[in-house]
Amino acid sequence: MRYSQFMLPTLKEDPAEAEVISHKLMYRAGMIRKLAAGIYSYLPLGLRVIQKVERIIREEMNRAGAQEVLLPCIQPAELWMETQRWEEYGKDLLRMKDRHDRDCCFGPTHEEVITDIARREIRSYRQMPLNLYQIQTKFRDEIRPRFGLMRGREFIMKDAYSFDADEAGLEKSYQEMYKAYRRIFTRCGFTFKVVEAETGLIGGTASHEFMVLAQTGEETIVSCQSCDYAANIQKAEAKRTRPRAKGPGKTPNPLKKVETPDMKTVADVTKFLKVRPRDLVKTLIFETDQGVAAALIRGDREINQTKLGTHLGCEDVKLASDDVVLGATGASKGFAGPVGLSVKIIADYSIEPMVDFVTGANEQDAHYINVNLGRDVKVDQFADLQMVREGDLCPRCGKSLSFFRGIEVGHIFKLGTKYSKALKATYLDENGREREIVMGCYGIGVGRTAAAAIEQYHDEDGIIWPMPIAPFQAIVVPVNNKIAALMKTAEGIYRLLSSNGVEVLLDDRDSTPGVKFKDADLIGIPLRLTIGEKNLKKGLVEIRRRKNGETTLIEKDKVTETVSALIHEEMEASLQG
RNA sequence: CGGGGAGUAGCGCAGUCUGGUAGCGCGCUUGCUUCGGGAGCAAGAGGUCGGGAGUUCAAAUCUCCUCUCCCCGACCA
Repeated sequence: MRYSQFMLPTLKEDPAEAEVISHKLMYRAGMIRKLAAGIYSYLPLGLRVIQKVERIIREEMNRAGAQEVLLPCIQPAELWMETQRWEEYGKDLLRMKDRHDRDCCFGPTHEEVITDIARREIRSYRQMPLNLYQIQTKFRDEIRPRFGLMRGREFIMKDAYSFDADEAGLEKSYQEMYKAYRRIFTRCGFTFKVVEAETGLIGGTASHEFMVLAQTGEETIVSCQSCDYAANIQKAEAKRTRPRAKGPGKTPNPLKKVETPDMKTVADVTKFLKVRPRDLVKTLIFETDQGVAAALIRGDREINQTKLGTHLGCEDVKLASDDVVLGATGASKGFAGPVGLSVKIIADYSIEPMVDFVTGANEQDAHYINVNLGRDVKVDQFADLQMVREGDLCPRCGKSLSFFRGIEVGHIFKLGTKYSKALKATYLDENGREREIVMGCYGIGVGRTAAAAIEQYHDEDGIIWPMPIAPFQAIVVPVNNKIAALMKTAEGIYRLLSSNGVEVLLDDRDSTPGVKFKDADLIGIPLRLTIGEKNLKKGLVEIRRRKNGETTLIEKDKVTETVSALIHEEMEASLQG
């Protein structure tokens, strides 16, 4: 490709709208342009990267035995009503009507459609395992799209769905995808972690996320320092402190109400009463789609709302408004407590061992001290509700947990029979019995993967593409277009490399070398061949590696083999992870 | 949907408080000179000041309404 004919509108300055590095650099490198909030066009350079990522995905999916399909983006409401998701999905689901006033939506994911295919086509256990995937545009009407391709409303996703006769089959398919995903992200050149995750709206029984490590990541990853436990913060557990057996020889003191004028926060109350935050039990009132509930947790800890929601089996869990708190407890926020409370009470395991603790008294400006479980408080259920903190102990091995930031580029789920049950996708087993198909689903954000690569690989001059997903492998830069010999050599090298299968860009623009160098750095081409007058007189050409700035001079007629060797080397290097 | 900020030339911004000729840098066009890290000089092109209504002799500037975008919070590739 010749630069002069390639649409590559680079920018010197960061666009005002961009906040994170990948968004800024994608814009500046002429890869994307915005049409509306969270909706982007891919310009030629951006599309090349997308296609590189897609190619790796296709190769690995095919290798794993999956077959590519392409499903419709517009889907009828009826199908979504069958799975209840027409109601459940909420506003992220972009709905519309066609000319006959029929309800439709733009697919945010394709479980319904693929399961519809499965229920029509799969009749026998002999037809499984089956894994179908597609690479397609999705639309999710996010409340707050941001960070360019990192969280768009319209985005390209690879989604795959596995169909098996039983759990054992699903386990196998899941493992196969797990391995394929590892290969995909390894081949893209990422440093990443696989973490246990929540299943969210997709539903199902187990799930893992593939996280590219980057400071700007939106996700917090909890990872054990010594074993391989890793989980999303929302899912992460810590080793539990067991309740002390039959009390530690301390007899509980009598319950007592104390005045705490205007002491609304844990900090206020504990300071006032001269106790530690961990000696207090926080009572948080939540509104859920199954009514109001109270959650108890130690004063120095935070509730993980996702865990609470999962435990309660609710889609929607939010901290109650002032009115609701007043209605449930009889006092304003800050004075809620479990003693005599009539709503459902769920307690985090952290309070199990506590004796003589402090709580709100459900009365304005008053707290109880010497509160004790059993005697004063009736807990409906104990559960793990806490947000894990850095330094907590690993639930598996008991060593310390650390935190990382990550970008979620892939997510795999064991769906089980959630969709096959709802949509009646069944088959006959070897005994002629009708059974539900066991499903898994597996997603990769393609655009986000490209963005994540930039977050992970860039410097102050621009993008540093890992070779496997670079839009071009090499760029040829003649330093001065007016010197015929330089241009001729550059042209010759360009043709030679092209005909040898190297993806090469020839910067044939009539601009100063500084401009060409800056742009080459910005768009992040791994190898730069500089054709300068002085070197050329000695029959030499300069090769510069974007990733480390290393430059070497090589004989003009050894360009092809050197470039090929370097490309090979960098491709191999990315496979090492 | 709350809370904060912004819409002025392709991009980045000033001008708005205190109404009166629409400006700067980059980019773009032409010419000459330059050419190994975003060149110099000269001459140009380019704007319904997001949109609508109002106040006024006069509105980018004041008032009201609206649209859009960005940032901070609720699980999502």
